[in-house]
Amino acid sequence: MILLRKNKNNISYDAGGFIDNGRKKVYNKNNRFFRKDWNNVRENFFMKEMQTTYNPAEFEDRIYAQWVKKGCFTAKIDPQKVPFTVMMPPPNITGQLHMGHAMDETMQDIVVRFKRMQGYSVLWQPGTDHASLATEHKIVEKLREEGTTKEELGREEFLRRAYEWKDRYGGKIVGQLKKLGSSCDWSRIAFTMDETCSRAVREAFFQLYQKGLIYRGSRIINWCPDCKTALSDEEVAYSEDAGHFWYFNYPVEGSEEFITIATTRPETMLGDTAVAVHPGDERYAHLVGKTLVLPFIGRKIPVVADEYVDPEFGTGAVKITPAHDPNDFEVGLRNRLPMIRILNDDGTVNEEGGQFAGLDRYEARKRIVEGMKELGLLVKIENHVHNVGHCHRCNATIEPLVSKQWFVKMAPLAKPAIDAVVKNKTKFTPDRFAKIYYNWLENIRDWCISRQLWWGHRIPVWYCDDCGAEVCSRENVTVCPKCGSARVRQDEDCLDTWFSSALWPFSTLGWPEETPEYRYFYPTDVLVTGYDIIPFWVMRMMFSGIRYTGKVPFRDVLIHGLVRDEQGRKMSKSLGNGINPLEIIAKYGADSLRLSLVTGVAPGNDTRFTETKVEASRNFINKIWNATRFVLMNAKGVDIPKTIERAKLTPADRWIISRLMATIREVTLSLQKYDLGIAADKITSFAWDDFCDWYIELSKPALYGTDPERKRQTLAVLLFVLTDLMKLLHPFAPFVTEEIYGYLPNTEGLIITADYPRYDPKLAYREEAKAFEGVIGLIKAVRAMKVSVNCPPSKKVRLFLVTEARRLISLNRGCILRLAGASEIEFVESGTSVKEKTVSQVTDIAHIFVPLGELVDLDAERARLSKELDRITGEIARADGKLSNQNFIAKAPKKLVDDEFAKREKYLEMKKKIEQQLASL
RNA sequence: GGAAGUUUAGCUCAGUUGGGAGAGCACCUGCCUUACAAGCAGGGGGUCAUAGGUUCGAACCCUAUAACUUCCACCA
Repeated sequence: MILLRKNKNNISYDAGGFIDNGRKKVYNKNNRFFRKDWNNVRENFFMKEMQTTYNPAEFEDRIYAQWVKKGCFTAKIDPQKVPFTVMMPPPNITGQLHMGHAMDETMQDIVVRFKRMQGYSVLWQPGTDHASLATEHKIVEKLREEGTTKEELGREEFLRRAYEWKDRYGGKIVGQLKKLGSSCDWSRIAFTMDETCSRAVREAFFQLYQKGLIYRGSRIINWCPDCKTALSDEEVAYSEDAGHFWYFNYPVEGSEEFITIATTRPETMLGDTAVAVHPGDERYAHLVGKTLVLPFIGRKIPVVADEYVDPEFGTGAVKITPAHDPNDFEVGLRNRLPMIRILNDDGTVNEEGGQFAGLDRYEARKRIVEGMKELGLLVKIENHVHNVGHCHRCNATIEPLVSKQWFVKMAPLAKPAIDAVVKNKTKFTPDRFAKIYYNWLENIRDWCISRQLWWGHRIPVWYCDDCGAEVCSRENVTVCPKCGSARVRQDEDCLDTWFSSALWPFSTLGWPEETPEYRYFYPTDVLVTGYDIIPFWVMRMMFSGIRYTGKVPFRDVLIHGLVRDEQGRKMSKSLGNGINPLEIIAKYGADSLRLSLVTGVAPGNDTRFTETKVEASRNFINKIWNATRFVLMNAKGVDIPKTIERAKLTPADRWIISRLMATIREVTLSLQKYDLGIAADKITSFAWDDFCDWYIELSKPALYGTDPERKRQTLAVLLFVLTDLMKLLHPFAPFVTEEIYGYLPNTEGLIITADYPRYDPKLAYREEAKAFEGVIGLIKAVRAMKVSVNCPPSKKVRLFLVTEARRLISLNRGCILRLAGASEIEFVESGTSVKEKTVSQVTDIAHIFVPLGELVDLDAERARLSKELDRITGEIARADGKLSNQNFIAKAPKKLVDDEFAKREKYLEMKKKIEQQLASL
């Protein structure tokens, strides 16, 4: 015995195939449904029956393999079709995909599958990113564990290791993407360091260099002493750290006077080259131009006046360290101060630090404070919380320092990128993210692109050791073009990883070559990504795309939020709260995971991941699965018409088809607007509420009845609706819909390449559907009445109806009997009293009387009717309130006013009936 | 200091150009109704953060306030 399932109410055991949902049931060998043969495509899989519960593990991998084998994901240049291109944000090869990736990929796959079914020629370009710093950091860490360093290994061996790493993790990521069901074109998989991308990087660098938009210079940059590389502004994360404010006295030369400065980084005093005060500050006016003697070092530094100083803050006197602070750097330039760098690349004090040389920066800080105290120059120490920059890779505290690096001049690139969004050439969804994008680009500073790393695109600049020439070239340089010397060497540094990612939308298509792919698929249609990488990537693709190709790289940017944990915290390694998508897939299936990641999520908003949500999605899919089983079970041996005959449709048929059409229209519109959550919601409620809970039940009288033609027609409708439902659901739940599609009669090929359902106005049946809602209301009313008097659901009751809708009710007699749990329906004239004790209820189309004999508690019935009367009276009051307002009558749309009058009439009528009934009790 | 977001049922969240407040989960009642207990039927539960304003009409638009979140900048 195997424990199958445990829930609140029961525990089920596998009793050798005799068990079904806790009920003992003999397995019926005749109840088998056979999957049609997919033109011999599905080898090893003939004549398989549907299992009683949805079991994704049984088919997901097989179906994915079939898609790949049939080339369903392969992009084709087809002049007859409109291209639709999506560039997958290439995941870093640093590790595995997390829930955020799963959501990102799911959203892309939904859009891509939708468009593919709509007949576009789709390219979804997959790939991975070498993630220069992130990967190098990981490998360096690993080497440290092995007791070695990258320097010991040497550049060549290090790179070999890095490629090994890439193969390993890149492969893992591809596996994960496949498990998720991503329908990207694997034949085109790219890597940001492959040949094509590398050529694009060189071309881009070369072009900017030629135009003077790339330059090399000594500027203040963010230095990570741990990774030993420069970082861009975007790669620094600030956090409020508890620190101190140290007040130091600097002696004035040739006087007993001191000037008191405050600092949060005492060690930087070793590089001080001035003290600045505000020009208007009277306290210090007499000291401006005087000289101070820097303690420990003995350097003579001036007191300068500079507008930068805020006299209100601290002591109003600021120590100026031009080599280690961006603001001081500016002050230094203005006042022509020397720049003295006091830190080595690893964060230790260099030879400029005198007695502190060689010490780590924090040890130096400690010693300096002690030293100042001994010298009697320490005034006081205050607690101070301030923002400290950290390396977003290793979290080490960033040191701003002057260094010779390569920069991209941003102003000329940013302007067109802003304009493109202003002019709507690229649209953000939701549009509020455009503001964030503007905010970044408008305040952007030059982009530091050089990294002191080995893993990445090496800067395509060579230096001649003989003539000193600097040469930027697309091709490797072995001989100096200026002097012919062979003593040329390439710049040691690598490019920021985002320099190559920025080219992704066109480098993957072969740019700078005008390949057919580039011509056909570029510019791309939509970029799907999280708001957290707008500054890193979206904005850089924008200005790069515009610069190099003259076109915006994508028309739409669909921004989503972060996937958080159950408590709303960011999923992170350090918190250990991350959930591996693969584990969820193993437990619930990829479709369940995908659905749970998009339902109830609004564009751009963060979402919490809960397993309960996945479970709910899984339950929904199981529902669909069983609905299919129901249809197939009844379809067995029946020759189902390939098309539905409109003339033969019953009111219930028309109602469900009408609902289907409405759903098709709404879902299509929602998907076009990238409202994936709304689309999923519409599909779910149509499938569950309309199709399963109502139409399947409504179909049973016909299916179990004696009219074979009626049965055939009903099956045709069931199949028609189910097939379209599967198509609507396919982008969201690709695996199970493909699996089910394989079982459905009258379908061909694969659902992935099937046509997306179209709204057909001939099948809208608005009026008929509305009328049928009356029948549904009637059934619901009878059910509710039975419950309210504790009548067992299984007990069949007789219905006496006073109604003007006799024809409608007669047409649906079988359905009403079955669904309402009734034994007969009898029409009575208004005013005739039923001889037995009855309960009654008024609906839109009928006044219902149900004789329930001794079950009727007169007092309870009176109470119930009174309550109902109150409700109706309230409704009338509401309508009266509106209708007595002349402004409403005059200004509201006519339809609304008419509707309100009609409602009032209806409620007045209902009220009359209830009052009569109350009086008769 | 600047910007963006959030505030709706016990919980997590939807709410599509302003026109009678929704879902999932949880809860209550009753059901083994031959597709499905991963289910079915019925039900309870909300001053839509607060205060103003615009409007015939506001969860939705405007203004202010409060709380929370995030991003950017930053005074050494």
